Amino acid sequence: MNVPKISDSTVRRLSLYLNQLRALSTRDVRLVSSRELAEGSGTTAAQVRKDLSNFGSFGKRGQGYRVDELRGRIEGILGVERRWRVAVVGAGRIGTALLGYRDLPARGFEIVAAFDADPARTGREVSGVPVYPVDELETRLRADDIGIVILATPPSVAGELAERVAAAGVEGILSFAASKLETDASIAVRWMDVALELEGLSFLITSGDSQNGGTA
Amino acid sequence: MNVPKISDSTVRRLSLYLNQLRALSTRDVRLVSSRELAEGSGTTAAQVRKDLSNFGSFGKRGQGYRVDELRGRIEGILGVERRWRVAVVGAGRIGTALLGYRDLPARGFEIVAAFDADPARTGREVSGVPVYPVDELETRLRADDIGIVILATPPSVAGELAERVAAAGVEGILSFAASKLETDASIAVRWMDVALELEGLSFLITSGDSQNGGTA
DNA sequence: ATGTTCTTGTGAACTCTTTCACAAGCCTCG
DNA sequence: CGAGGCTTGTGAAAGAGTTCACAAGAACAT
Repeated sequence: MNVPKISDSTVRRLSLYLNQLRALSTRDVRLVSSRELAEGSGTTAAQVRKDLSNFGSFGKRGQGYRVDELRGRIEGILGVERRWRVAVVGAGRIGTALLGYRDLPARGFEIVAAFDADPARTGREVSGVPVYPVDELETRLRADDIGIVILATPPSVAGELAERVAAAGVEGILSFAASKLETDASIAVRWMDVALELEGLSFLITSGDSQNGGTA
Repeated sequence: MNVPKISDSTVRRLSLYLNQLRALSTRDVRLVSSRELAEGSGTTAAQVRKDLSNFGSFGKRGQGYRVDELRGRIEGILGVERRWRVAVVGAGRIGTALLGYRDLPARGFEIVAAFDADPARTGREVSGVPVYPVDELETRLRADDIGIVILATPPSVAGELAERVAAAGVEGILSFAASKLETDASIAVRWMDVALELEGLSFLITSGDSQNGGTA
């Protein structure tokens, strides 16, 4: 990689730009300016240009960016020009909710397998996705060539499963368990935690709204 | 507010500290050092102390922090010493998954109502939470004294509902719709987007892992 | 051709966040 | 009581991220 070193915030904004570019694309819009992208993502035009300039010069001065080209570039940067094969570990409420989540395939993530420890839940399909017993975790992850795992298990078992998943050659984990995972540094990990976000809202509200109106 | 101006990252870390303090509390641990809190949250001891110093001096030199006291202080800072009354708008897969999510009441957020536009889903209880028709949104939000709404609807209707919710006097929105919401500046808003997090993972993986191992 | 208008790409300035490093304070033990 | 071992709280330094401001191009009209 010869790119400078990209911050998390930049990556998040790239996702937002990509969303907009896809929407513009279906509306057959050809060109878009940094200012327009900025308005749709809650940031500034300068920020958009700075973000993109980390990876090259994709625009035309005086014109803006060609929607289809920029979409392709950002897809390449984010690594979503390929389709990712994803598995969900834990077929409880959150797990099964994800299995039917339309947005994921539309954005390049195909859920192809689910796992659960409870025999009552395994051996059938949910939203067209087979649910396997967790004993088969390693074999199926490899057989199905899973790149990313979404962990939606109780916190108590999340740690152990994360290790097994990492050892099975999976490249990334998205965890819904608030608990810290002790994983190999070789695997990328991110967290999503509803309660943590609610606490953040609670803080904003409680600290008198003088703090600021929200998150971009 | 006489506090300096608190960054989003600080607030997120406070939530992580709070989680640990609660765990320590149930294990009857009395004292904890900034170093221990840091290890459990993937940050540094200096960062923990800096975060806390925004709000006062809660520790004892040479000893560390009294677990119960610090827990109370952070609960106060985040505004979760009170219990929040929360409603879920959209009783689809994600919405109903949240209704049964044990972690929320345990962390101070009580889901007391849900809404849906589909009559097939309304008029019954899911996980003990009544599901109302969306026509009753404003009346019930006020009657039930809802402070925070979780939006779990299709993106197409999220914007309109956000406005209605804001107009009904709700103080915060947590949105699962990726689309930008045009709301009154008076209401606090945060987003959660699974696909966006997956794109972030995809970027980390694709950019050769040289980028960094994950997110703290 | 030349002028006008528009928008990008980018160094430089600025602001925000994190890390460093150490004095001040607390507790224990001899 | 004084020394020694720890840990906090915090200015100052370093490091990141964002905003500013403007030269360099591109298209188009005259």
